[in-house]
Amino acid sequence: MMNKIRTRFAPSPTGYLHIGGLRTALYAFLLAKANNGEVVLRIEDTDRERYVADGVERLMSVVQWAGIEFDEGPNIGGDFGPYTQSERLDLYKKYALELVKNDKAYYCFCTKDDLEQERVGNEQAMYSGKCRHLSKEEAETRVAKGESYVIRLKVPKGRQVCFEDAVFGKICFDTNTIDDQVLLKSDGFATYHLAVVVDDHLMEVSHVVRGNEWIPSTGKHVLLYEAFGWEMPVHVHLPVITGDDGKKLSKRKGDVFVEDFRKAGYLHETIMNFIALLGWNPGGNVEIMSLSELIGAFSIDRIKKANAYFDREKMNWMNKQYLMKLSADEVAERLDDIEVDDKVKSLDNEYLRKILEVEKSRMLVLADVNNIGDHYFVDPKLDVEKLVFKKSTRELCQEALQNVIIKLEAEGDWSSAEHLFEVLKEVVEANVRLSNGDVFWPVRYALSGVDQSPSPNELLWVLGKENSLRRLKAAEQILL
RNA sequence: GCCGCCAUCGUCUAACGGUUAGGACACCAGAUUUUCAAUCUGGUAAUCGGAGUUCGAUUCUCCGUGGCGGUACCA
Repeated sequence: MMNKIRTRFAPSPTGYLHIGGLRTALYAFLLAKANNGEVVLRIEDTDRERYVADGVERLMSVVQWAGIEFDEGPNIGGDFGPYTQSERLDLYKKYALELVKNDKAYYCFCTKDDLEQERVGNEQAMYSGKCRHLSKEEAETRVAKGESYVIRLKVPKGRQVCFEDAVFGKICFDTNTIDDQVLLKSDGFATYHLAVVVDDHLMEVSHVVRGNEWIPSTGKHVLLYEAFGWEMPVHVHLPVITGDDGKKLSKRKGDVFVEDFRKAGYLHETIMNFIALLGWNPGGNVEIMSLSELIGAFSIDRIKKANAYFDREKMNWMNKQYLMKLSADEVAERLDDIEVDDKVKSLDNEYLRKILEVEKSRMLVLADVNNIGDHYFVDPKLDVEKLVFKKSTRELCQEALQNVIIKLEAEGDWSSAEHLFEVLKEVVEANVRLSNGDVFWPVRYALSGVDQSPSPNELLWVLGKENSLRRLKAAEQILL
């Protein structure tokens, strides 16, 4: 049998988590969990210039909100730590020196300025390899003297490096097109290339799941695995999620960071379900899938190769599906994820719960709670023209309202919108002159004062007997 | 420039040599109906172009085109 599957999510804490990053995390998680494996969280903070102080905390909280659980990582623990690369510097240095010793890598004393000079007139020029030919004695003397250096990989010339990608198949590169990669920077930090190879090996990662922008770098990584004499993990490169211009998701439109979606009121179920289906599908026609259903269905061979546009319209639809499935209480709880207006916050809990009950099927995102009509807060201003149903008359309208008021004053059961529907229906049936429209329309308008709103029986239920009757009587008044 | 990857409705995608090229979002029309939402029914809409291989190509090969990515002491 196969060894245990171990995947990892290895983000750089350089800011908020990108929606593409979350999908990478999701696939790594799904691949592991679909196979009884483990997922490791590893923080790749080797770029000190882009380091963001609370990046790690923010990242972990949003990933946790989304529902991904890691088996190992910083703050979680595990047998393969530390899980933060800045705490593994000695390790990288040790392995880099091992490569130097075995003639697989070399010290380079070229400064950034030197390299810039080399590139003058040819932006894409590769490193000249000047220091590659320095004698070991000279290099070591200069290191001993304290000269600043980096360690570069001695890329073998004139051959092919290949690997078998689990999604893209066999991919090869000519080593002549690969630069002598810097492995250890002059500040003592490893570059991504060294750190990722060392860590994935030491942490016994079986499957490297990452975006396909890493494919060109994988040739370098193959060379490193060879130089160390290590077995290479399976590589699973993922198609990229792009914006509607075909390029990266646009920050301007606010559709980049997971936090933004959360604040806009997209449910975590929606986000996970939606991004899972961007580049992968379960094969059938089922689209609404919970996290555990995704785990049950996930397989690498159904990951597709082409990049996917991020279609907000479809995500809106999906969010609505999930929103409608939630109870009013559940929707109320989810309101913690967004910024709720003071006006709404001031509402009584029971009252808000009722509003959510009737409004949730009309909401696209949680933030729509801030757009509920004024009629939930104050009695509406009514327009006589609108009060009368368009297929009705003023006289019938008046008659309908009178009948409704009499009926409702006597009604004791206001416990459900369904029952109140029956009550209104009885008013219609008790009077041959009245149609549904003659009754339902003016009641709804009298209660809401707007062209579009939930049904009259729903509004009655939400507003309650006292408020409803006051509004109905006010409507009756303006007809006189 | 060089290297690599990709290519089915507007979008997400199914079809792993033989289908009237299927589903979903969006859109349009109808039904329901007291408005909106929801729901139901129907409709418009796609294999980038050109060669080959094959009895037969969305599917395999090559060329072209287009898109994307890489080419850093960033990840």
